[in-house]
Amino acid sequence: MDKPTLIRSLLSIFREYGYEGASLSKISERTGLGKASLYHHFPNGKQQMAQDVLSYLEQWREDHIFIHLQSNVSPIERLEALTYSLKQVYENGHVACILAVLTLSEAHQTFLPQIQPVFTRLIESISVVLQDAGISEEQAFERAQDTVIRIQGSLILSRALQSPKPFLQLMDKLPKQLLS
Amino acid sequence: MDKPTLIRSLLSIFREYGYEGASLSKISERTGLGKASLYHHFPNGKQQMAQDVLSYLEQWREDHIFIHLQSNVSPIERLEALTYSLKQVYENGHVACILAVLTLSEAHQTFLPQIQPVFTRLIESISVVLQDAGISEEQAFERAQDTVIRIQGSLILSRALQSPKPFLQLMDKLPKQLLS
DNA sequence: TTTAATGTACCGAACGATCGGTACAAAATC
DNA sequence: GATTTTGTACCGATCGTTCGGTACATTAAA
Repeated sequence: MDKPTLIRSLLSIFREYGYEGASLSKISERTGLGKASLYHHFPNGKQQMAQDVLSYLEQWREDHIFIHLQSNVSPIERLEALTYSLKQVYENGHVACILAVLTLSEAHQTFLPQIQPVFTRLIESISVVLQDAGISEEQAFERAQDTVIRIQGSLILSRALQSPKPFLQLMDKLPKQLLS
Repeated sequence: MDKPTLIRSLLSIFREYGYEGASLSKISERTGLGKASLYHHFPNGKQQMAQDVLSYLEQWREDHIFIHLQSNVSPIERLEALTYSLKQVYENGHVACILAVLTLSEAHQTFLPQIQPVFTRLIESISVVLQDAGISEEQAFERAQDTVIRIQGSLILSRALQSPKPFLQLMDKLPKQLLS
């Protein structure tokens, strides 16, 4: 199994079971790799698995989110590209966000240095799009932060209600609502 | 130690470490009770501890949230009572929500029957307040759901940024914003 | 061209530590 | 004296981790 596929498996496992809930036995079973093999790919163990997943997603966001948010097309198109990519990564609201999962885990302090910049950068980047649409800097930041908040919250609610509707409804109305 | 105090301790522990992360040793240490004592109070072990915490919070919401949401005062006053109580439970944004924690845990299926109604009832209850303020049923439901989403999301973001600001800012603007 | 050396990917078995949970007698409370 | 609560000691299972070693393809030396 090649590294990206392996890491996507780990992402899926951590999202489903949480960090502490994803035992090495379960990871071994689900990836098809023996525990010892896992330690070949991730010498620092479980912690590195999560960190490498975060690094992988960092690149993914660069290629699928920020590249569109910072493009030259109209603000509404940039925001629609955002919701399109979010629907993709969160599998239409059927899976949890790994950032939330790790943030609420016992070891969250370990991952905060990698997680914190994700949120601040995303807020900043959305804020720029809104300012390009003529919204004041203050208003833009507030709406951008509110957007990140609602993405996270809708994923929690979708998970709790066992229905992707809250997330999907949010994705539908977000772009227009943000520019109104 | 009396039961309510004990359960509030458990609540605090689960919120800090997550469900799987809250080991019995840690619980024993933090509560000052030996394992035998814990199993005297909670014969079904850790799972019952979490479930009893949820039951305790059910009563708490009845006494501190729904009683105000369903009172006779004006809608704005009811919503301000809501944010006041939310700031109380979530300690001004410094702690996670146990519902989110359990929802993202490995054992979330176990707790969904207790968690799901919490969200639906809260959404319904807020929706009624908004309808009392003259907002259409459809609009009211959407805003109520959005409110629950934003509460959850702001707690995640506050935790991730290690700052209660996102939560506190939301609590400040929520009542007026909901009625506008 | 053959042979030896190296690197990569993987695995079964086992490590010490900790997990959630239990048995039971002592102690505290009523 | 009866009941509730607790401390001590312990259980089997599982935790994350590490060990010793195999298979195989690539590279270097003979």
